[in-house]
Amino acid sequence: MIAPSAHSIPATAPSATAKSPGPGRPKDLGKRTAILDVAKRLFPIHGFDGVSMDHIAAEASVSKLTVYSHFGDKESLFIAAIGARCEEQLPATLFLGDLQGGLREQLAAIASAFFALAISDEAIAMHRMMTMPGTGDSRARELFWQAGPQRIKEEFADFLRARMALGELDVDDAYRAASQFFCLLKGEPHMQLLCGMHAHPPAQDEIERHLTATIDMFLRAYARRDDGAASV
Amino acid sequence: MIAPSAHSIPATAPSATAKSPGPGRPKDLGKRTAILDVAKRLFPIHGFDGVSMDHIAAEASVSKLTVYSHFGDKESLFIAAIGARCEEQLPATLFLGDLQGGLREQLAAIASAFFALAISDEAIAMHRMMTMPGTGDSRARELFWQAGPQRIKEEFADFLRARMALGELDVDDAYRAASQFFCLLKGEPHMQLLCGMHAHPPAQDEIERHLTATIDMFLRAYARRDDGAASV
DNA sequence: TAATTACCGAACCAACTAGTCTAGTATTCA
DNA sequence: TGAATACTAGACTAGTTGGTTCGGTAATTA
Repeated sequence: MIAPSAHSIPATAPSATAKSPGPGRPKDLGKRTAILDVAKRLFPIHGFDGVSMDHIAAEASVSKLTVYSHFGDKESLFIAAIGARCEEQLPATLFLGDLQGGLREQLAAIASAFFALAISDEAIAMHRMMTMPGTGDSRARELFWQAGPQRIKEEFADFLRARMALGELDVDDAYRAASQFFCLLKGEPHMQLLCGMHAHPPAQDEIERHLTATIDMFLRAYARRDDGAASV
Repeated sequence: MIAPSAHSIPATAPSATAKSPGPGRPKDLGKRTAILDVAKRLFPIHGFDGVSMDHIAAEASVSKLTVYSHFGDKESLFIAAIGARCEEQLPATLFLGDLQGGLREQLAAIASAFFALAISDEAIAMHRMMTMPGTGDSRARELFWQAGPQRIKEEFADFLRARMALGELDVDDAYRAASQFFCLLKGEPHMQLLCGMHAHPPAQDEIERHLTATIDMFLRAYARRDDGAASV
């Protein structure tokens, strides 16, 4: 709604002439996307207070008044940037493919994909900004929550239900189990990155151990036990 | 080192005359603690950039120059405030008592105590500040991490090892299991509070369900299975 | 052509920031 | 008493912020 799918518009189109809205010169949509791109890039890194409108204008090679002309005030620009970023970041996480393959292998694939996303610089920056108080109102937060964690959990809960129907899992509340899974998955490494404990992401073998341990615990708790396998 | 255990000093002592350090008028330690108290209260809420030295001085009913006289510059005051706050917040979390009582009951008691601490306003504020980038150097962060999460996990890992020795648990890596336990425990409610999704803490019965579900999962994964009980 | 609107650079505003300095006053030790 | 220090209020520097306003120019439609 807010972000007009900016990426489908050639960024430097001089004047696309939206739809002849009136007599005057039309707004240059290329400039609008340029501004939004800068905002999407800078806000997650430096936070709401860490980015000035002058800086955005300069970075977008645009007059400050143009920024205000397109986006009213700073808060509106912030909301628009967050919304756009959420929308374009999330599609990368549609990791649920078919139900082929063993349960453990598929869990491992999902875990690996999600963890890589969760510890990416972008996600860490986004998380930091979302948990920061005082950045405007709560619209951006709810937007993020709905488009982000909420959506992923529900998709994964659907996956769990499908596996339950196959008799592979023994879960009471699929949504809660999904929540637990992702919570375990982020775990201590995510928290440490969030706190900036070490600038570089953890070593690859530590990541492997973490993912394996997570899936182990999840399956120990929820894998159907009658099968005898459990494959601990 | 930084925080001179401010609480052992009567807060409003007009002039305790530290130890006759010289000819001149001694520093008023009451003012120092007043400043530090304000800093401890405001920094976690508003962050490093969100609190001005003028504001601290005014709130402490003290001249700004006095603030600079006691704490050099803003960053030093920040570090001192964080250090003091960590020290006074942590002792409240020494929840590990004896090994009497059933495993499940003791886990429930620990879970309840930790969760209450984790969702307290202070802890949320502290967490927010720790994950905020650009707040001076990383000394405050490491201070917090060592005195906080690290310490709790190691104490709980010791508890798990004791229970393993009693044959009640089947855990490979006690520290990792401890990390998983607290991670599950914070879970979605903590994350939602962190994001400011709802101003008020979740309802009591939802908390109960969350705690129960967490312990259920933990025990399903790690309780010794041979007992037949498992008490799902 | 004329009206209308979008842009630009730059000045401008009021408010805030960290930190310094100047007075003058109060408190302490020698 | 005299020297030294702590404290006060307030001015000050030098800078940044979000946001507005002012001329002048460019693009578009009627």
